[in-house]
Amino acid sequence: MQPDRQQILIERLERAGVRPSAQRVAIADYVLDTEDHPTADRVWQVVRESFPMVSRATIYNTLQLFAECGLLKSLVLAEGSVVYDPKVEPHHHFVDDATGAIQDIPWQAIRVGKVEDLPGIEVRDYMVVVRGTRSTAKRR
Amino acid sequence: MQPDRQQILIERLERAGVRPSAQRVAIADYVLDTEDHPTADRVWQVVRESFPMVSRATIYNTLQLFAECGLLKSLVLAEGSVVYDPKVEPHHHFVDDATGAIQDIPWQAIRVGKVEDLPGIEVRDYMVVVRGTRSTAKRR
DNA sequence: GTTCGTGCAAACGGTTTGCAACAAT
DNA sequence: ATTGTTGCAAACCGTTTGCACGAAC
Repeated sequence: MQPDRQQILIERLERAGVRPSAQRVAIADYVLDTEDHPTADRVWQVVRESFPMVSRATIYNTLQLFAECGLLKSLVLAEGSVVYDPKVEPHHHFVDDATGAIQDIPWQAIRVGKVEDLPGIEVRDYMVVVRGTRSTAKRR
Repeated sequence: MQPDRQQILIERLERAGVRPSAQRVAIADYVLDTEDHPTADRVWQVVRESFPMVSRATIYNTLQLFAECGLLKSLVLAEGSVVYDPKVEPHHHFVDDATGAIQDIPWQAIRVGKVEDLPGIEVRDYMVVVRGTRSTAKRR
């Protein structure tokens, strides 16, 4: 990791109120800048390449911490595991039935109406979850 | 359970291609006619009241079977457990942040546009997932 | 008598927790 | 000194699986 990138990550963590330990910076280096929607275990695998000493517990603690601080959102889109998404602005998700891969869908790509009007509900957040397969035909 | 209700359930299972064992009928009695969105364990608790002998394995097997036959849909809306929904037509869901309770939102209550137009995606299914709290104010 | 369904208990996999060592302030 | 962070291992919990018994055709 270049020193300037490291510095940027450290500042980002500090701005979020997180003390920038070496482990946290290493985790941030991967997870705050990916479109993979990784599971905790995937984060562990990747971070271990550059930081072989991290324990699973630290990964779990850190991801939870990042989520609480708004650096990440945790998503439950499939059975058996939570995935993390560094894109914290509202957006939708596509889940590939065949592979389980998760892909962001831009907020503007789907018009959703009337959600705020639901009676008896104080809406905090909403998203469209689309399931299907990548079409072999008109792949761009 | 009244005999006529039992007969209706048996026919419903047979129509779906499921052999109507006593256990399956007891499970169907609860899970095909609830708005609870129960977990497997909740189903076990409820079914045991009328059928104390059922094993957890049978519950899991049966719920999976029902889902495969289209009698149920399985949903993953929160971490750590799958819930089952006998309403198999398209609809949306609201998840209460405070209690975890899940509530159906009618399909027509939210207009969703353009989902079928997503490039490179063969859409099988989609839903809006709304998260928030039940508003104390205008509860009807 | 072969297939299907059930119950039990053990296994499994993702996640959490308790605790002791250590680092930062 | 106090507080926060890490690593390890064990615990936890929802779910799955292997297997033997029993029921249904």
